[in-house]
Amino acid sequence: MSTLRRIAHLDMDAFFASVELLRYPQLKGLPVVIGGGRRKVDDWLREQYSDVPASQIPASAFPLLKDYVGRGVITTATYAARQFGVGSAMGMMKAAKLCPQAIVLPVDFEEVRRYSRLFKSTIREIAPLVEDRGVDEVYIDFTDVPGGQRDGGRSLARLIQRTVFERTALTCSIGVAPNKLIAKMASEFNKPNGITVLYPEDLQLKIWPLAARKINGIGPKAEIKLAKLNLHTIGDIAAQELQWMIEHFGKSYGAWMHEAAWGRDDRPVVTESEPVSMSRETTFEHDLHAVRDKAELGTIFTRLCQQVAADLQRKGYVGKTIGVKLRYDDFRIATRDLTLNHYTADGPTIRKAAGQCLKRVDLGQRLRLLGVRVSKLAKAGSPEANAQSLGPSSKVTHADVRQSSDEATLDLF
DNA sequence: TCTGGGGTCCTAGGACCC
DNA sequence: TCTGGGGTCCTAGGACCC
Repeated sequence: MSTLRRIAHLDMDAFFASVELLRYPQLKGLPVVIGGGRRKVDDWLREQYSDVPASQIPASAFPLLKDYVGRGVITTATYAARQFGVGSAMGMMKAAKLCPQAIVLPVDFEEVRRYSRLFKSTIREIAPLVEDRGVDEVYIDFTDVPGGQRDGGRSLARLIQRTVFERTALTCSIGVAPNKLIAKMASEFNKPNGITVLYPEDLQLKIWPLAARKINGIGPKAEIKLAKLNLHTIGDIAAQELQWMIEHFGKSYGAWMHEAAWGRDDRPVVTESEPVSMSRETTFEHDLHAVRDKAELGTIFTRLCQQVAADLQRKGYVGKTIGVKLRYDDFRIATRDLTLNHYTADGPTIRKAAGQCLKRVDLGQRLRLLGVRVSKLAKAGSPEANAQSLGPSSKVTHADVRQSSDEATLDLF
């Protein structure tokens, strides 16, 4: 029997919320959303009920979405909350209108990471070729795993699903298909706690009727543009000539979309990768102005630099390009960066370079978010990390020209 | 009182080099 | 006179994903 390429996509069901429900089982079946995070809700809960185990705190004591104040979005909603139209990435205020009675909990990152490591190591014991796609998702190459071909991969998927549940008490959904693209869509077919197996011949019947947006890589902008061209489903895209797609979406994206619509994808499952950048950013409780809130901004700015430096050091990386990110009150984003002639993971050095960047950006408008990023990374102690670059030291010339033309540059930092 | 935080990849122009 | 061409790096912005 010939070997077929079998790729699985595994997605933990409502991961952040499910992890919270393990701590607070009394909330099972109730609408719960995870998000916001400014109010340390569960700290407060634990204070109020310090003498009571977490699982004994009455459900009626938990804070509700209708009482939520502040900025932020929903990270995860339980299936009970999704019944009301609440979903991830939705603003908390909008969600409160749809489901005011939902219970709000903040994310417990440590606990989430712990369960993330646990379910991934469980999978790796069964099938070694695993690609990380964030805390709650992985791709798994079933092709050469013993038993990975049986029932198109269904048996192995069942084994993984069952073992993950035994170890974590959490459920997941798995799609198995000829490639990552289709596997990713398949894992959504049967949620929660489902398994879907697809074969190449399922393309027309099961994939083409889906909305174009279901393709991983077609986002809100592309969806709008497709709709204007009267293309709504994946099948609509597949029906177009390749050349026509290229004319409308460019050589690269147009051709890729056409391939994707035909279910073609030969990307391998990548088990290891190096980080490209590390960053820290924060949205303020309320918009800040560079002049009036200078002190507060300065404090936040320094903290972000320290945090990103600490992240680099903890993970053993150094970086060469330092950048800032601003989001204005009107949601416009500006970025500036500067490449040093040496690698660094030093807080003050990062802060100084980021400060240079900040001088080149318009600070006349109120800010909503500030971020600091370090990119062009190298492993600390590696040969490149130790090498000083020759040639002209960091070119600020370009930047200096730019600076003089800015309307309201304020030398604040 | 809409719209988080941490990422990746792509495009595109100018500088600079051979 | 009539203006190469390929390659890399830097910077800024934008789409997209989890």
